[in-house]
Amino acid sequence: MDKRADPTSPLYQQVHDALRARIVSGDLAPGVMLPSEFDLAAYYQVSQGTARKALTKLELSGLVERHQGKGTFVATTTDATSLFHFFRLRHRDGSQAIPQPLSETVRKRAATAREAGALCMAGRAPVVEIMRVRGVGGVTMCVEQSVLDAAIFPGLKDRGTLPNALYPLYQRSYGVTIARAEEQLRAVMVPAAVANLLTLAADTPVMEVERRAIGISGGVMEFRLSYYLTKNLHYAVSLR
Amino acid sequence: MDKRADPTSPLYQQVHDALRARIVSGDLAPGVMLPSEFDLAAYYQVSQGTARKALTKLELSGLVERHQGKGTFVATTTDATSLFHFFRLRHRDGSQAIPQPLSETVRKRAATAREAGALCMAGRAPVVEIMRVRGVGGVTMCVEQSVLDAAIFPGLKDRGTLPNALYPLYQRSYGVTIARAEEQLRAVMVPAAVANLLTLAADTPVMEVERRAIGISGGVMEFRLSYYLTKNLHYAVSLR
DNA sequence: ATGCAATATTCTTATACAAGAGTAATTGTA
DNA sequence: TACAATTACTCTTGTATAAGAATATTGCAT
Repeated sequence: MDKRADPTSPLYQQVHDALRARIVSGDLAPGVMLPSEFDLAAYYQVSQGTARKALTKLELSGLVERHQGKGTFVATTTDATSLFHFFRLRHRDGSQAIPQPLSETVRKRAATAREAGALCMAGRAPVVEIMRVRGVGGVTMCVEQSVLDAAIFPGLKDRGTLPNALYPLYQRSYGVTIARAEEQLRAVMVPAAVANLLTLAADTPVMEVERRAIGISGGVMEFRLSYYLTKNLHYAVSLR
Repeated sequence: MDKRADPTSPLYQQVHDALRARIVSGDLAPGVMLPSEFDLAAYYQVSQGTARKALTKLELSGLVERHQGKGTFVATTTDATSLFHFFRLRHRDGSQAIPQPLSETVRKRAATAREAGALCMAGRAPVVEIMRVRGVGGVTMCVEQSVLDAAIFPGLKDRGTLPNALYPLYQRSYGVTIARAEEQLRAVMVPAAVANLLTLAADTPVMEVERRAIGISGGVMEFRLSYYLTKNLHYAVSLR
């Protein structure tokens, strides 16, 4: 295998692509330190500045973290960053609301047509479903159903209680790094099943959130359907 | 006035800050071409590469656009970018839904306490209120109430019919460039007044969106309250 | 244990050259 | 002479490299 592909593009782009491929493939695992700028330069036969420019681009896309005097490291999905990026629920005063899981059931079943489509799986292939009820200060606030390809997450249903933030678990235990997510929001009347779990009146409006979590290689790794009670909380969005 | 402030920070940062200040102040208006990298380098007594790094940082923050061979230009708020960035409504298939204004009323009145707080104005100071009903394909889909500080937007209420995208108008006619916006989303039962305008049943759930549009200097320039009917549309969010 | 020097890392700045875009001059042709 | 095509030039940003500064860690002597 060649060190660099596509000799027509700029050198820094070639180095960037090569490093990105190593990170996406798992060859460079989250948390490990990359070779220094000079080592990379020597290996790829470019100057330190060019290797540096490739690293800067990786940093901008969030794939690596750099610390002067220490080194460059493959970014890790920590609980803190995961909650900050993917948990958009806020209190009235704008502070972050972190609903704790109140109950949880994990089971394995066949995928529905919709789930199979979203996850790019064969129809009726096995999936793992994580159903959770979460609450803030003991008051139930949301129901959350996460669906995963069972082939990618083996043994997930026998792990016992799962952590509050799932994405760090995906990364540590299954090598799946979630890079970003796309959500679709709708205001709907609470479905009967959800109303039961949250003990709500049948005519309560709730926010339906359909999330597709996308890995660094670009595939949809998780399909999540959530219902939030936005009586005392709201969903915060930053546009820019 | 000095060319550069804070001599402790890196040179490129000083140049960046100086240029940013000129853009924020309106000295460099949207659309105008900046001096070339070499001219900036000569003026600020740095190398071309350093001036270039400052421009790169401005580009990353979206304040300028660069074109090889042509020059660097202060970013303009076009209808296209405005709609793309600040209009998150999508059809079922994911394509962008662009609701057209169906009716519009503009009036001047005293600010409510909440509006005055959001816009950092004195209580009961005059504001301009733009109330619109919008629809997709003739079907009413949302009600939108934008509130502005009348002192910053003089004569706005006598301009006749306003364009679909308001932010390019703010920029062109009032020198107010919207850099970003913060939104708060809630699922609520449709308020009576809104139900009337949209001809909805009283027990329809709708999405309430409270937006604060923030200018490049950091102040809240517009306070907007919208209600969306998310029966056939949804609000799309990208997390990363 | 503490302070200090050595070392390894990223960060900053500068310089040289390449490439894209527009413009004016030049040239060829009718 | 009029006009169009081409050429050459100049201005712009983009790419690559090198050298020194700033920062963090480590090991060693005290």
